[in-house]
Amino acid sequence: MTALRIATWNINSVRLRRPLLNELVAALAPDVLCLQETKCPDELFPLEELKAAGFPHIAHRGMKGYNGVAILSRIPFTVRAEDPDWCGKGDCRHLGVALDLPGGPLELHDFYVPAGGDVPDPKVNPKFAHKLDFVAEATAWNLERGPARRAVMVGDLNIAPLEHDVWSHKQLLDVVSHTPVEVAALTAWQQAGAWHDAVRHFVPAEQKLYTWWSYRARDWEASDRGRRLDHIWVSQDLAGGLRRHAVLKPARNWPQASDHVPVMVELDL
DNA sequence: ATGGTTGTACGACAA
Repeated sequence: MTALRIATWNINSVRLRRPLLNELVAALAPDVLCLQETKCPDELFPLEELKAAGFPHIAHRGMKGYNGVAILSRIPFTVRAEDPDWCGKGDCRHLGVALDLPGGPLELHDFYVPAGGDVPDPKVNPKFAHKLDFVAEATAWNLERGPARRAVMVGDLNIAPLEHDVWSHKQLLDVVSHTPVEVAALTAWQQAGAWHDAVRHFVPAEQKLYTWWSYRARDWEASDRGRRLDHIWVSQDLAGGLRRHAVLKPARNWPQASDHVPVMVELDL
């Protein structure tokens, strides 16, 4: 039996917040850490520094200024070259790998879904159209591949699907990230791959749970107007191995914090 | 409150 800890974090600049990774490792001790919004071109990625932080195996896919994903791992892996270039944009929003584990390869996907802009109408807002197209493509991809097996997918999906994934369901129905069309799209994606929500596995749907708090609040903790945008899904065959989870809320108070906090699950394989 | 804050890269744009 192998215990595997997988964490995901929208780091919002890997170069600015690299020192905070030591705090994350101390708190969660992940075997694999998936990052989003690295905001770092590949040639400037701090590869050696992150290896020294305890992750000898690293893949990164970045660009100047925006987006960017990376997978940091204590376990060897191979990058999946066969995965799609979503919406044909080459915009560094996904990295898929096969982890080299004793029981056979485990497929792991790290996603950064488009935020979608401010106006929740695809006819007038191209960013929102891109978001819906991206999720639809991923859904079709999962459908054609059939139910996921021995697989995990994580990331900043930029959608809070459940009523208690946001601070006010009613007030956010028209706000990008919680609109009915986005929730339907994300639910269809989850069903297309027969994915199991590994965090709601531990936290009842009636309980508020957030992973992101806006920078724009005067006091994020007092107002507590959060959303659960960061997710970990596992294939059904792995769901029985879920042992624990963490949403590292204290990370929102770290010096120069990201607006997202790390999320982790531990699996027995 | 049609505001507010942050990061990239040095002004506008994305979130």
